[in-house]
Amino acid sequence: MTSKPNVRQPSHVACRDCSLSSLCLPLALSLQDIDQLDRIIKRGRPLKKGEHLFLEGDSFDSVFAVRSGAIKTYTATNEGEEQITSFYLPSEVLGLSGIDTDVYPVSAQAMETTMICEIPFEQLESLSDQFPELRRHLMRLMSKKIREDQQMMMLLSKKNADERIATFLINLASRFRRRGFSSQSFRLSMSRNEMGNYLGLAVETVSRVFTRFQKNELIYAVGKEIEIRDPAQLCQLAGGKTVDAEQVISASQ
Amino acid sequence: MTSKPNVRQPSHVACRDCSLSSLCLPLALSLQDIDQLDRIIKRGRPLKKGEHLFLEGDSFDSVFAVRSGAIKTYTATNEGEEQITSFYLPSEVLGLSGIDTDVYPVSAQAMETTMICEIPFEQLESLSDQFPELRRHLMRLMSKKIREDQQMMMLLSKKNADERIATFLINLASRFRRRGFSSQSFRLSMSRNEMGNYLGLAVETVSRVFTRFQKNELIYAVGKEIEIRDPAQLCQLAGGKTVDAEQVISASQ
DNA sequence: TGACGTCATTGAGTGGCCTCAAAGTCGTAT
DNA sequence: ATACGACTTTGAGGCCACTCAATGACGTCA
Repeated sequence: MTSKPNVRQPSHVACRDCSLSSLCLPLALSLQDIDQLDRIIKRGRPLKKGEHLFLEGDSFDSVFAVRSGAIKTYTATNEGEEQITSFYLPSEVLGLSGIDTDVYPVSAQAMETTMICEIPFEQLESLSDQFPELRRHLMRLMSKKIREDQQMMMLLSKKNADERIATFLINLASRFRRRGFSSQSFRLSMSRNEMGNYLGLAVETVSRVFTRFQKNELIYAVGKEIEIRDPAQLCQLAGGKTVDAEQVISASQ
Repeated sequence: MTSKPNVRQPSHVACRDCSLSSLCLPLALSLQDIDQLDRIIKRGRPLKKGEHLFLEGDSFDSVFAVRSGAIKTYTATNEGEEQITSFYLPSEVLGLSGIDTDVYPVSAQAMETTMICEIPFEQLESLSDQFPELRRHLMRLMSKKIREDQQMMMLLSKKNADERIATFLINLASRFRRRGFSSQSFRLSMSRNEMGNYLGLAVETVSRVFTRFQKNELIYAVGKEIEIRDPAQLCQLAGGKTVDAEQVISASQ
């Protein structure tokens, strides 16, 4: 229960020195080309919890990579409540859904102290004129996002509360693991409320499922600290089919 | 009730002569450049109802544009039932979500007799090396798909049965309208079952909502023929915020 | 250290949608 | 025309997750 995925990092780290470069945009570039990407990246001061990176309707200028911390994106429902559409962890890229409308279709807010690399889109486009591999990578990123959203649609239309939460936890575990952190125990950066909002469940339901999972020794949870006790069964609940599952199970053996 | 959006068309029409070119991929190209796109497009025989364009897991080679008819994409749930992920109408492009895995993540099946333009992706990529505008258009297409999927997630996690169906009908109406057909009355290419599957509802619920809508004179429905009687109220039910709504309302005045 | 606000948990009761079942309608092929 | 299967509609009953309400735990700041 002591993993600290979100340790502070020095405020300005060049891509070539960034521990996330193999997961982030630079992975599409050779070592010498990375510096060109590096030159267009803006690295601002850290965002405090609750601060916005951009608001729904802001003009689309940049895409962003999370360096540390966590970001949620959300949009307003018709009744004015927020509907969370995604969570972004370090190395993950957000903002690409604004490309075709010239405004961001969602708001992006820091869930904890968060460091961000901003990549002005116009310059990113020029750069991808030079580097076909970068442009392919961008397309792959978007394609991946589409697949993930469709998995989410499946979750929302077919899975019950237990399955939703299991799927969510396995997915998080897999993403932590990919970045070299423990997939067994980690810290949730979102509240139960945010989790429920994202998963289409009431807070109370999330809480009840957590309690039940704990009773059945699937997980051990204290506040936002989570330990996955029985990854295999959790994966089975989640629906097995997801790629995440195998990785998380195999990591536990 | 006599609109026929899906009239037969001659089997081989060049992009420059295709009535859909202003909505489809060619919109990104100048008149003289269209022919280059045209040259790489494969136009096969029409697909009969039920025939597959590709299967989940098939190697990703091409993207496809619907010329007439309608396609659904679906994936298998863990229990082996089908989960429909999208419907595609003429001029709409499918297959782009396969880019980053090299296999299609869903199956694509004709819901009625359907004509398709196949665009081999490798050649499309070379072409987009030449034409930045084409490549931007592809990115915009994917970006749009992401936004649409997120609207769908919102529908699935926040809307009740009435709102889901209203949203669905308004969205269809808007898509028909965009292609120059009536947004007031059209023919559904999917069954109640498929609609329910897509919207996360049981068939019986879909049927009951249709009956209720008809009783309240929001729509008039006989089998798959739909007439929208009260677009304004339907839009309000759908949630107003969607861009579709305004267009459909204004079309009715 | 205490008080406050926020977040999480637990319980009771309700309702919307699902499931199961049966009858009705449509389309198609013989 | 008739018969068959597939699709749609309608009804009855049940369950899962929601809402409402209250208590409990946590973290933060004076």
